[in-house]
Amino acid sequence: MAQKIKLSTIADALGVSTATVSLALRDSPLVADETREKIKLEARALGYIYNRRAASLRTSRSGIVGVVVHDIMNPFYAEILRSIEMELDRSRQTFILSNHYDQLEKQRNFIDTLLQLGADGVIMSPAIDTPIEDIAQAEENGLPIVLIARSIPGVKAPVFRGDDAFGISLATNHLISLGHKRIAFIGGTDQTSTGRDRYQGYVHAMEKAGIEVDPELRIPGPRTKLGGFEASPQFLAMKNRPTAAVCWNDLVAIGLMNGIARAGLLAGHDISVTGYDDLEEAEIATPSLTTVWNGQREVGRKAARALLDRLSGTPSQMRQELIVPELRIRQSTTRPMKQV
Amino acid sequence: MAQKIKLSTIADALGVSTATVSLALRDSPLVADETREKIKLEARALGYIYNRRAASLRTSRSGIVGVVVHDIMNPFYAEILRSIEMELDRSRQTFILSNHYDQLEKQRNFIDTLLQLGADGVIMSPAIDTPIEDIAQAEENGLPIVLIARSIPGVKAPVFRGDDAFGISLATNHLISLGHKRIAFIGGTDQTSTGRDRYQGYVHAMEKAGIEVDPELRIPGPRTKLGGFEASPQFLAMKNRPTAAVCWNDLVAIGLMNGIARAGLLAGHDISVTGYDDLEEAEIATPSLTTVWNGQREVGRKAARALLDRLSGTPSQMRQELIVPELRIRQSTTRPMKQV
DNA sequence: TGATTATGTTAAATCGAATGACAAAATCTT
DNA sequence: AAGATTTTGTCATTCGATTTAACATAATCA
Repeated sequence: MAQKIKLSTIADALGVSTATVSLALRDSPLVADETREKIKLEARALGYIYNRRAASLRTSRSGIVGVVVHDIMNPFYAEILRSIEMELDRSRQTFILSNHYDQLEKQRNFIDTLLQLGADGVIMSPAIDTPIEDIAQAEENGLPIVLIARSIPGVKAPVFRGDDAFGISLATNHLISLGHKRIAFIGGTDQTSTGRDRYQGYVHAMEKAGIEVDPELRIPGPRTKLGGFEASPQFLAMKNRPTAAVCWNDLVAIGLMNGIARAGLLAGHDISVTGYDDLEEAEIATPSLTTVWNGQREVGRKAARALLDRLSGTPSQMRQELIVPELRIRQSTTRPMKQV
Repeated sequence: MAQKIKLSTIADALGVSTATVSLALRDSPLVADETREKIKLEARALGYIYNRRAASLRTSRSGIVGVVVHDIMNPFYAEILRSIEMELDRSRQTFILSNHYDQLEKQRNFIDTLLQLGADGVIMSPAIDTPIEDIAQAEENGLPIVLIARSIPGVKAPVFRGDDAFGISLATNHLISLGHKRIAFIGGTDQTSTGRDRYQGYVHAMEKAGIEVDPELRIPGPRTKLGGFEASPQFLAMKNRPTAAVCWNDLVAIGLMNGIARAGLLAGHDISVTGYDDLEEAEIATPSLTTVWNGQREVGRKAARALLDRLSGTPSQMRQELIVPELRIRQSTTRPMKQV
């Protein structure tokens, strides 16, 4: 490996000072055009590599942004990540990614790493039971936080997410208006704000329509395809089997539909199914999935913007924002079969 | 925000030197046990945060590893990433992730960023047409590289990937042994080593069985569900329609099966379909997908190990490694229908 | 001509931790 | 008890870039 090229290497080669080189490379108006050009040329010729660690030690800006989500393998988060990436790219920030798999321990480790690296900020979807102090403490140590997808009661950080209660009520009402009365709620947990909101949305919609909510109709579980798939036997075996299912998300819905198909029944005909998120896959699924668009792109984009604004000192007025979900009706929902 | 706590803050508080504090916190045997304990306690009490930038400026080890793949939203890469993550976690390295979407430009930018940050190494699945010089140059600048999934002809860096030609021949032979003769090859491109290997594997298997290879049976395309889905009309409209399809990967296969279902036909009955990768989803799909296990987990794990070994100076003998794929027979492949 | 302003450049002081070279104190030899 | 050895701890410098006050020099003005 060639010896390290640094500012002083360039400075010596040209007989100027490192100060001039530093200023020139960063396009400071303090340097004469001619000098600047000469320096830039020489830098390129020598194969100079800017040392961010050294710079950030001095400036205390690292150009690093952390992103933490539950699981990047989940397409819902993956879509959010992509839009965050696009936004950050534009501003020359690098991002460091981590999953927390809902383990507080992992999340704390990651935040600690970010602090050590002097990260400029974090975008995170907090793990279950994240205490509000964790957020406050990070902020105190100079790490601004923006939350996505999930909120924490009483938190002061900006939050960007979909209006889950409203979104689920859209799906539930749609099924009710088709004539369904026995509607199951499949997948998910009560431990996140998202979870509580979604179940509440379902309960409210049912109650408003004068339909009694039967707690047995709720099958909690993992928010994955496998989760939906594995819930299907229990679902199909219910006494007085439901004619429809509101699923936690598209993954669960697709898993459930696959399970239904395995049993020789047809989703969208024998049983109506709704998803949530409107992943790219919802349209391709067979039958195509009725679902609720949840604005993942928006969430990612806005969260990234909010953070960048904050970093650049622009006081962002966007503190909290609920993205308004929209129903996407496709083939997985139809009127209930005659009998029953 | 409280004022910064640094080594000297602790040192002053206890009346020792920063050198002692530095050594104590890193468990150096040069410090007396009693002193060490006192220092650690004080550090915790003050809420000291280790400044990695400062340290790495001095030590030129950053604890950062870069990971570049085509697209983290692709479950194939996501599974690799997860195993890399597990491995790196263990060694307290932080990883920075980036997609290159097969754009050389993006890839170069990312490598540049890693150099600036003083990353310790990179694990990458190179973008299409990555010149061998790009790899060499990074290495010259002190950035060790380990390749995964794709290789580059003549490259000197370690490479970990599946034996694609062999894997596809497993799938193809399986279909041939079931009695299929007209077998299409759906999805993918010729521009990667993976692409060439996979198509070659198919061609060889066909030729070996004495079946003529009809170039029309190849439908290249995106390696996604949507790609498979959108290839289905063309596939179904072929004159003398094939009775089976070897798909580039599971995503394409599942997309194709969905397309087939839309047309009122049944994969695994009317048309046999094979995938590649054996994603978690392959088992859940309806019909469950016959596919080829490609050792994603292995690839990620071994690549991470190889890099870590290299970083720690352990001379790793693992330079190149082809993981041997295995056929997983499920319900999407059956004997061809009588007629035709 | 001397005073004032504009324009370029630089010396020197950081940022926070790591470390090789030393020094002082404590313990051991013989 | 003098010298050798070990234990424990400190000093001073280094890593590479940023930044600001200070300093030349040239240009403009009265």
